[in-house]
Amino acid sequence: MALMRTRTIPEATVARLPIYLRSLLDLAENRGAMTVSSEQLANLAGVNAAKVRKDLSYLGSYGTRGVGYDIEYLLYQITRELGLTQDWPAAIAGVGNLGRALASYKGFSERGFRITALFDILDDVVGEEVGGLIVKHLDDLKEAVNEQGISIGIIATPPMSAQEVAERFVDVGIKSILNFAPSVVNVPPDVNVRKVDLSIELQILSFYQQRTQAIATAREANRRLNIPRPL
Amino acid sequence: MALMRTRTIPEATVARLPIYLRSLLDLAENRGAMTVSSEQLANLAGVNAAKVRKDLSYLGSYGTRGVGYDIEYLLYQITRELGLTQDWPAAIAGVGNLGRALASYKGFSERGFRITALFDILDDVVGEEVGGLIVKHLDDLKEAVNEQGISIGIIATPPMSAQEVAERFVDVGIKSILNFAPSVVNVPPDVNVRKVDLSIELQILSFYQQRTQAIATAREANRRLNIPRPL
DNA sequence: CCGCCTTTGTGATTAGGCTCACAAGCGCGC
DNA sequence: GCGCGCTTGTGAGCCTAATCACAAAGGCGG
Repeated sequence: MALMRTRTIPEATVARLPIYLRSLLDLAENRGAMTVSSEQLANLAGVNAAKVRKDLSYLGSYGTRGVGYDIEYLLYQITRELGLTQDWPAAIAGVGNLGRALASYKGFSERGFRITALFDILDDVVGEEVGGLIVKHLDDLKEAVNEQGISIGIIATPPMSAQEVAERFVDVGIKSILNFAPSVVNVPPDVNVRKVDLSIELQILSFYQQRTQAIATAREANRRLNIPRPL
Repeated sequence: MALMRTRTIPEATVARLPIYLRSLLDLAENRGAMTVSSEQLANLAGVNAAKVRKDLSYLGSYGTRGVGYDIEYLLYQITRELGLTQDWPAAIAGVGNLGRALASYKGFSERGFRITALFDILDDVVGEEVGGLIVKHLDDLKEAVNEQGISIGIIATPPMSAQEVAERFVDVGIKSILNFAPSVVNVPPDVNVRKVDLSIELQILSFYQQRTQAIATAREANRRLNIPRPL
């Protein structure tokens, strides 16, 4: 460790830091623990201990051998590394079912993300109040972004509109986009898009489920044919 | 290719098949195309062409050199591979903001996933009608699962209840779980859990955004100190 | 203050995916 | 029926991430 000046945290590690953060918060708030071993943290986060240690080592090695990690300090380190010491106002475009749910989703505010503006283009939605905010027309995006310092754009529109919304976000200088629409959006390389596709997850589940069912069916067929199952 | 009897499709490929599926449907329905090259499909799916070809080769090589892939046939193959030729009735546990949005989310039904039952434990929610379904008490899970052949369980509860709901799902024989609660759930190894954590995605965006801002700030600081920027 | 027990930090190894590059194959026009 | 241009299928190499295994380090009891 010592001079871990290679300030490149692997992507896979970055994706796990929020899970550690959540586990640590749980430990600190609900169980009043002071320290945690990589083994414990691994159990809570659903990964293995070696991975936890390696991941944390990228932050610079804050553990004590024979004891574990100081929870408070670790919380501080991860929070800082993830950039959660400052807040990132976010805007949602598309106030349909999903947009509304996201606007009222408590998980965001609990984790320091404030939704500060909602946008749509339909006349019967613009002006409506949702989750304490008045829905604005997408044409007023730039103004709101400048006023509120919005840095994250959330796309919750139908797939057809996703690309256009993404371009509008990019135009007003937003560099981080979370896309819930089931479509691919193209953006310049300096813009970061993450996507959450609800039905893709179900399709992946379907694949694995179908696979295990197919195996069961094959076994059954073998059994009926009186072919002894290989080991 | 030929004897691609190794019926092991890499996980990464499985995760992309739904994206190809979506792109192909778009091509077939909206543009009436008959064939597609790996290059085109790659553009639509936001990946590179070699990856498309390698992925499709795991299905057994259905392309024609010099021409491309027959869209109809490819659709059939992917649909079958993903197990989407049969339908997978799904149940949602937890009818809060998120559960309601998911229950009315059209993306599911459009892709062949029917939500056939909603469950909660709160008296003021049980009995309510949401998205055309009457919310049942979680105690009636087994009955509904047996009657409707439910094979996928969706957790949309607060994090505290997620583990308990997961166990109930497992008890009634559900092998595929989609977890929207921000918490890790432990299940037996033959049960497949996928998780969607909305705020983790934002936290990951925050990491990369903070990183680029930090770089910008450092540049700015250097500029002010009149230190010439390297390169 | 010494030795034992626990737990970290990390080099080495293995596995999995991605990308490249190109030969092989196919259709089409002449 | 032949050659040319296009596109696939895939081996090879590379890179990232996961896992393993163990020496190093700290704390604590006696």
